[in-house]
Amino acid sequence: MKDGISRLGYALLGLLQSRPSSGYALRKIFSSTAMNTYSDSPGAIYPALQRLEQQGLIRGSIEESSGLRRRQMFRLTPQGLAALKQWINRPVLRADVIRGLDEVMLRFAFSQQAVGAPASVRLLKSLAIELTAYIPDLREQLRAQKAAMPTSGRLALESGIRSYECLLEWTKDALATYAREERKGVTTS
Amino acid sequence: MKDGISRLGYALLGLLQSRPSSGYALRKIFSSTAMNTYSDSPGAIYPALQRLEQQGLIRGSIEESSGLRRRQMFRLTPQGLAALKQWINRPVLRADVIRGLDEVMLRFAFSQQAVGAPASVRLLKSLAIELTAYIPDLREQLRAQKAAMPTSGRLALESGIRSYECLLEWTKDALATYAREERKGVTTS
DNA sequence: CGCCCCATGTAAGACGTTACATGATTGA
DNA sequence: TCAATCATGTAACGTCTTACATGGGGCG
Repeated sequence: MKDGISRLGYALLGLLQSRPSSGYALRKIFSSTAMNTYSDSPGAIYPALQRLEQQGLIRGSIEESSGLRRRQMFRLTPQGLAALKQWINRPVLRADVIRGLDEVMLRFAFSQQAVGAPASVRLLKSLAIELTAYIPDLREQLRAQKAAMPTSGRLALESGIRSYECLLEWTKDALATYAREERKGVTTS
Repeated sequence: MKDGISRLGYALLGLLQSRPSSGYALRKIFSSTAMNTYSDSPGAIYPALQRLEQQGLIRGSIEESSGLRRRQMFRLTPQGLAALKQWINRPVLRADVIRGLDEVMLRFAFSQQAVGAPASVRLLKSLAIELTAYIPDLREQLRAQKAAMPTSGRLALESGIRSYECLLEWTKDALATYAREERKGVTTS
């Protein structure tokens, strides 16, 4: 996107930050875990890895150890880690709430390992603020247009509002979780 | 997509089904209402309208009435309406739940006007079935991987699960709404 | 020997983003 | 008259999808 790294690219950076992996292993993550919202197709992943390597954000090295199959292990470079951190630390904007919630959740998922629990908390608070600001706007739209909408349209809008409310509840619970952990003196996981 | 109509294309078809509109009016809907998850950029909408017209799904006619500005009003053709109906009536698959929930909600939003309340109910039930089947899988993943995940990763996964649960609750409420309307003898809106 | 999984890639095509461009009309 | 809004488009670019292609290795 604006900085030349796609959502998939960031997902790969985040995964590589926890553990160096081959392209195939990354594909397996996308095809077999809850990260299946991202494509596991080779036509997406291998070009994405190539781009990241060209940008100097990851580095691949051929492993000969496990059998004779060629296999590249990728790991983050310092620049890659820096890019990941910068992405995670971006403030949450209304545009993120409207079109990029998946990406915000991805940033949060990686935040603790990459930038530490305090940054995770900042991200949650930033998200909560935007949600709190946006939900009333949607409620107002519902109120204003309710009469002119068919039942299914109204219900669909309500679904959107409720999903945002549900997410806001989650942010509060998540913040409470971090508050508990801090009281227990847990700093990293 | 598989049938040569993008999500944006279907959004346009759905909007045109309620009311013939100009490209600009459609853009305004995307920029000023809760449908702002779709792009309002001219570079997306005008080409999409051209494609739909080439496919014979909509038909544009230059209006001279309102001032002297050129302005094209688009309306659905019978084929366009048929394509819209077919799209709405597709069963909800797991793949839709994972990567295409937005699209399912869009289909639902248009369902009542395009195919009637009974089809809306079918769509809701189909969605509820897939959600009910998918949520335990996610719960199982959480249980299995919880120990190995950092707090933020675990919370992110919980967020996803909760959002699905929230949506399932909504489908139940929506079905109850339709049940109420039916008792009151309301058939269309 | 054949089949399936591991593992990596490429090519064509579709679509959206961003940015630019044009011109008419309305209102201050 | 000058800016803003109405209204429509095009062009370059990046990325994803889909489909195809290649080959090693394990297993029955």
